[in-house]
Amino acid sequence: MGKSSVNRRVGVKRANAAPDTPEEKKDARTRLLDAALAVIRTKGFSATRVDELCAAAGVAKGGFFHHFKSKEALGVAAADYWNETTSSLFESAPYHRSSDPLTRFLDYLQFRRALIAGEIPEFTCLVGTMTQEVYETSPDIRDACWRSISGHAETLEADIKAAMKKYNVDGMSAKSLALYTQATIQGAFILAKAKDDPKVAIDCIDHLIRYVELLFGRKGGKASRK
Amino acid sequence: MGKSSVNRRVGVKRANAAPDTPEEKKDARTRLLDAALAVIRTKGFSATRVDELCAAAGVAKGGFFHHFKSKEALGVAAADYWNETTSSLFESAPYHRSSDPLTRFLDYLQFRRALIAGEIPEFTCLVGTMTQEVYETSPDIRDACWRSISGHAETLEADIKAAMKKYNVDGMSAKSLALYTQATIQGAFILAKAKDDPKVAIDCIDHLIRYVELLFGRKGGKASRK
DNA sequence: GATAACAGACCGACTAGTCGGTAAGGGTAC
DNA sequence: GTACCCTTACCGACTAGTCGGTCTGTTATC
Repeated sequence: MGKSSVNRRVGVKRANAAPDTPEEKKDARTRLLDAALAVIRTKGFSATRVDELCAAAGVAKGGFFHHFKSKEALGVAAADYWNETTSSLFESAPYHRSSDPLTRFLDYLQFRRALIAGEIPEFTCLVGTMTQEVYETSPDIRDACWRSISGHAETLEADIKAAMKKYNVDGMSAKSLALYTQATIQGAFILAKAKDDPKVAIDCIDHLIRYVELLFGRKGGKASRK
Repeated sequence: MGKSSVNRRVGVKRANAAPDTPEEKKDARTRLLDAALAVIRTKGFSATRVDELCAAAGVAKGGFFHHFKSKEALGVAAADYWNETTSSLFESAPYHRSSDPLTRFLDYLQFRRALIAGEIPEFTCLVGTMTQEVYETSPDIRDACWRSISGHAETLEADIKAAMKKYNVDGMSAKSLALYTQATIQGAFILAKAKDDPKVAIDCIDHLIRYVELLFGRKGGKASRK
């Protein structure tokens, strides 16, 4: 099945010469990376086959190894690509609007909560998944994953620091709280995967939100969140 | 290397006839499961090779498939075995001593905190790692992982429920808080792996402890934990 | 005509799983 | 008590198929 009809797009417009063409067809490298995000998030890095990515991207084996010198190099590139993709998503998200830093931070958490929808591979985290598999076997991928996680956490630090100052909260660092939010979100994804139910992840985000509210005294001492 | 000297334990005592013999040499199945815990925690399920487990356990290929009908079946058995192992660890742990349920719960969290020591594969969670890889490809393993996680969370529910009653905390379920602790711990492991530093995981547990303290009003409103 | 961007046949190492065999107990009939 | 047999545990060579990676084209663009 599907052997002769796969690559009948012979006259594909050289996309890189005119990247502004609004055609849906991106270049092979990008298509491979898009495929990598989808497949790796679904079945992990080790179980992802190069041939599978080629098929999904409509690229032949030679094309893959033209752009990536090895599967591991693709892993690094995928983590970086994920970093770019998510960065622009969060940059353009609406949670930066409020003038109050704590509200911005809480709105971020609400935004993360709202992202948990649809199928599990669609909202879970690529770099969290890859980290678990390769942290001992591929330092390059591991470091790329950490860059993505810690880099994202750093985008929260300014607001957290400002909120801590404004509401007189101390006893911890803004960086540590930012990382804690990421840990909790990653853990929430694991539970959702294990239970096969996104709801349990949402419950976790609600606890996280409650923690921040209690920490900054926005809600009364003895929780009462609905 | 190591081909002729592997199985020179010819006169191995029939272990199942007299399981009380204090010999260090367990039966092949147990040795395979022990090997599975170590190897899978280090490099994940997909990247773990059957031959590798056989070598680590000092068992031949045939022995492996005598005890497990497939690699996937081993995955299920490993999750169950992990469940048994950790259950007895936590049952015999000292955090059940206090007469106050909240103290017992907080002592549990301190116990989890104290477990984070040594090399990363030694304190991270098997079922959390496996879940990420196989949640879509192997429902059997995924379910076994969920049994382990949720089963462990359930051991906390009674104390949490009692503490909620005693300290008049509501607005959430004991079950959901128990699961939240597990999510956070799992997420803490991911950060530790990504950063290659257990310290970041300990910081996360400290936040979790602070959350519980705030929730139950054990510490003043505006955190001040050192 | 040089180069980048692929195509796709091919290779060799690897890998899950098979299969026929061996040996050690345990039951039991005598 | 021993001869017989069945079951369970385990061995290890073998296989059929898989997978990352290579190599030799081919085509379009500058």
